[in-house]
Amino acid sequence: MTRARPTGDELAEMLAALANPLRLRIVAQLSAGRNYVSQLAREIGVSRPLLHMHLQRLEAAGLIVGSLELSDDGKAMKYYEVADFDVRLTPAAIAEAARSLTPKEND
Amino acid sequence: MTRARPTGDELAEMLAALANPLRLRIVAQLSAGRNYVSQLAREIGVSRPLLHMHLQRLEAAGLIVGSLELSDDGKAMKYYEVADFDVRLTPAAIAEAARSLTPKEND
DNA sequence: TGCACGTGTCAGAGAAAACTTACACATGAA
DNA sequence: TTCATGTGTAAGTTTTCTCTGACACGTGCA
Repeated sequence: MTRARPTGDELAEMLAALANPLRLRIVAQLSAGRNYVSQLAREIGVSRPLLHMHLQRLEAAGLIVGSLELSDDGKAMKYYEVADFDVRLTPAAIAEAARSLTPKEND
Repeated sequence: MTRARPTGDELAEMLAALANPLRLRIVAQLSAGRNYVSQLAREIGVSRPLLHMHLQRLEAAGLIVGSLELSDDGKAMKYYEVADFDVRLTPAAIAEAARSLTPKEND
């Protein structure tokens, strides 16, 4: 990441991914260091399936990155870490990004 | 506006307000110049009640500002313009903002 | 009086998001 | 074998968001 001018659709997806208190907390927690799903769920105080859903949303937006690793005792651990994104939100930046929005989103 | 460090809740509201293609378009359109509701609805191609709803969401987040004015021919016109916000979205900024999030949002 | 233009709001449908509960599988250790 | 740990996912509920289609009010002008 570390992209100055995301596409309109990309920006919309990033904003949608961050527009949730729990997901903000997740990004905050991960920016303190990488972590695996179950442990992260315990630290934040959320059920694992719920966390799993939010992690997917954040990863789809490119805000975090996950990797499956094998621990010493043979367990498959899914580690997540933050991507180093940097987006500036100003009226001008939004006007610029809006030009590359998929028209109408439906038809 | 033009605030470097919004509260966690403020940031969440701003992000939620911008996390919608139509609202991005509205901000983009308004950053080209102030406008009144009916005209804006025509330019963007949206029904007036729908636009009204989105404008309220944007104004509640502090991203746009509305003012009721009387036109020359006596009509009450509601003009909107963009606030000059400037928010930087990075993992560190989110970690910082997340500390001031209302805990749990519910109980 | 009636039309055209502006404002606002309410009720309900439809769709999407958030969340819970329950299930599946795998491994190492007791 | 059973338990504790890790993974994922599917079904169903509740809540929130989005959008439409009325309806209300106001003014100036033909």
